[in-house]
Amino acid sequence: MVGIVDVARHAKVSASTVSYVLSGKRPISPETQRRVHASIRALGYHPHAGARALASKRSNVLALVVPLRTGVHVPVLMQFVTAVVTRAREVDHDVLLLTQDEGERGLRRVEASALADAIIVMDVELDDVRVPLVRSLRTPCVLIGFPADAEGLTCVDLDFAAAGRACVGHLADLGHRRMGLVGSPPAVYARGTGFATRVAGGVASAAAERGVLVETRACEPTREAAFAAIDELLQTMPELTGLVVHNESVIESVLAALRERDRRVPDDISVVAICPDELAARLDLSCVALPADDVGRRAVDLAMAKLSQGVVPAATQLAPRLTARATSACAVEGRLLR
Amino acid sequence: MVGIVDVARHAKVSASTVSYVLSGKRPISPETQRRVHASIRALGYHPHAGARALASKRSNVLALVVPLRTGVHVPVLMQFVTAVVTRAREVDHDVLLLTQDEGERGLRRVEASALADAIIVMDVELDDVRVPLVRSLRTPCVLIGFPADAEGLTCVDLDFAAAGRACVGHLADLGHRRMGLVGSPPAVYARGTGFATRVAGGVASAAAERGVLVETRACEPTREAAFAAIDELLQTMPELTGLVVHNESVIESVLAALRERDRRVPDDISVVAICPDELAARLDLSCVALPADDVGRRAVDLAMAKLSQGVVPAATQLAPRLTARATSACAVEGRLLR
DNA sequence: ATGCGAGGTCGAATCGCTTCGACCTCTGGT
DNA sequence: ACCAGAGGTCGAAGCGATTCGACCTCGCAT
Repeated sequence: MVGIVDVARHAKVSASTVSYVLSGKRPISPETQRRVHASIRALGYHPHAGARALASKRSNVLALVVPLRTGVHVPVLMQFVTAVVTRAREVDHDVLLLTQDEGERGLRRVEASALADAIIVMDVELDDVRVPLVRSLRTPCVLIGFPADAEGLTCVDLDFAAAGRACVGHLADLGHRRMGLVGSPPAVYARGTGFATRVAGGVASAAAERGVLVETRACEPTREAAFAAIDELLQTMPELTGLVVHNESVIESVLAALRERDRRVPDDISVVAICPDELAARLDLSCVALPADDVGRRAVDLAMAKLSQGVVPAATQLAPRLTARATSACAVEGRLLR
Repeated sequence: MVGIVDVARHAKVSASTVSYVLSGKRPISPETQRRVHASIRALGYHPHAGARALASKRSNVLALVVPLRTGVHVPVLMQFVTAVVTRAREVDHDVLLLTQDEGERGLRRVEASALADAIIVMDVELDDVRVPLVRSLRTPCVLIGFPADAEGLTCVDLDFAAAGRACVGHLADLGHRRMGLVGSPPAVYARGTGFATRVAGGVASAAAERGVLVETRACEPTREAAFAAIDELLQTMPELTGLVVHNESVIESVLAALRERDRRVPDDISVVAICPDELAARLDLSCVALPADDVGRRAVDLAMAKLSQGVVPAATQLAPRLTARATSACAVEGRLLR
């Protein structure tokens, strides 16, 4: 194993000088820096993670708590994870994976063992049991998602209420007056997951403001459920011309259902989704993008900021960006009445 | 921070005794053990990960290299990850996430910095660039998947060739003589991913043995591609009565396509898939299960074994288990000719 | 010429744990 | 009665980095 003293010897300096070159915490002459870096490369030196953690009280590791339960759309989840890992590496940190089911014990363990410098918790629920614990930890935490009471916490997420409002606003601007919302699986609402209820709330408030009617249907992530939801919506609201879909898994099924029920998109019915932009782009779908990359990266940056400066903005709500594509168009009177 | 000396003081023993209680590397009287454990619980002690790693040369961390590229079915991937994390925790280890794109540098870094005790590499390709590097590492590695030359490596995976054979065998046993294979996306074959080509190989060899004809179609993970593949198969082989599907993403589309083309399952065409069992069970589909849980757990166990004993079986090929469900049935002459 | 501060480097202490060797106390065999 | 060895515990020496204080050398202001 090649250690810092080997590098020091090779570069003809002391070990502490090598350390200072690496950390930049004291001025070192350019010439010395050059030699040290050359030796580091020559020997392929990497500091021993444990030793470094012990001496510096920093592990350069971020813990990421990922949810592994029903109703979370796995590809989206993976996008978050990827974004976090990628960004973490950019700032010289590694990512430790914790699963939900280790729950509070996991958080305690990470804190007590100094395994990680900071913790990122994904998929926070409105009334999350971990929130009190998170508040009490000395380890900096960042939550992806907003609990009901975010007091004293650092949270980041898409502004889902605004996203819901944006969808309704977009459709209303196009002249639509009767809309449907195909939402998340019932289990997700039941669990009190913030983003689902917030979208519904945003949709409802925008609907009230704009004087449009919206019918909502929760929807399991299956083709059958999507068809059923569409059929119900068309039945209870025959004059429906706008559709908001907030459920990644069933978007294609929804479009298929409309096709099979002889509703052309966007001629008869306009569709706007809240989903990852890649998915929407592939289907040429109007959407509010779910900026997983952005959120993940922000979460890491917030964590790093908490580590260095201590205080950071408590709430980061990313403004929704609506991209109009081929699935939304003006409501036309003749069609409304057909 | 509560350290080992605090526990020692509290339990009225020396620090080394506490350490030995925890590691079990020396006999300690039951009474002392009891007191020490009581103190540990009372103080909420967890050993400092860095200090432990430094002193013991074991970080109790497993590095997991996950692929993040096109064509990997994300839910399946997540199953592996979950299985690995779960099992790792059971044996008192944590999991560090490395992404593919850090590539060889990531592996080198982990080795040099002693971040992890062992490395698990997922989604190994037939001609994987990382294989030579893996061979040269002193850190124990376990590969999920088999490269073309597995000499000197520890690999674990489903026996995909046998899985392919099992599918064909099952259909042949039922009297089918003309079959189609709906395979992975072309990119996956092009990349030389082992499991895809091995299934194809297994299918081909079994077909030869059993004297049946098989047509193969690669298939992108979209509904359209699935429909196209089915149409092509039905066209080039009109008397086709059996179908093997090795592509999680399009299974439902394949079934939908058969339905739309007026082929009843299993009356007209029998379908067997290679996919996670939960998916198959939901669709009441005959399948060879993709035992992600089992593979992940084995990978961890192999890694641990390499850490303690040093030598372990090089190749672990899990025998395929075929579960017959509602989608496969006897070929009936009348139907063959209809 | 002198003193002082900034820049640059080094040595030694320290972080919290594991582990090695030593020591003490029994117990059982001779 | 004595010794060997097993069982049980302790003290001290690392593990490989970081960091603090000290020291030396300049150049510059006085």
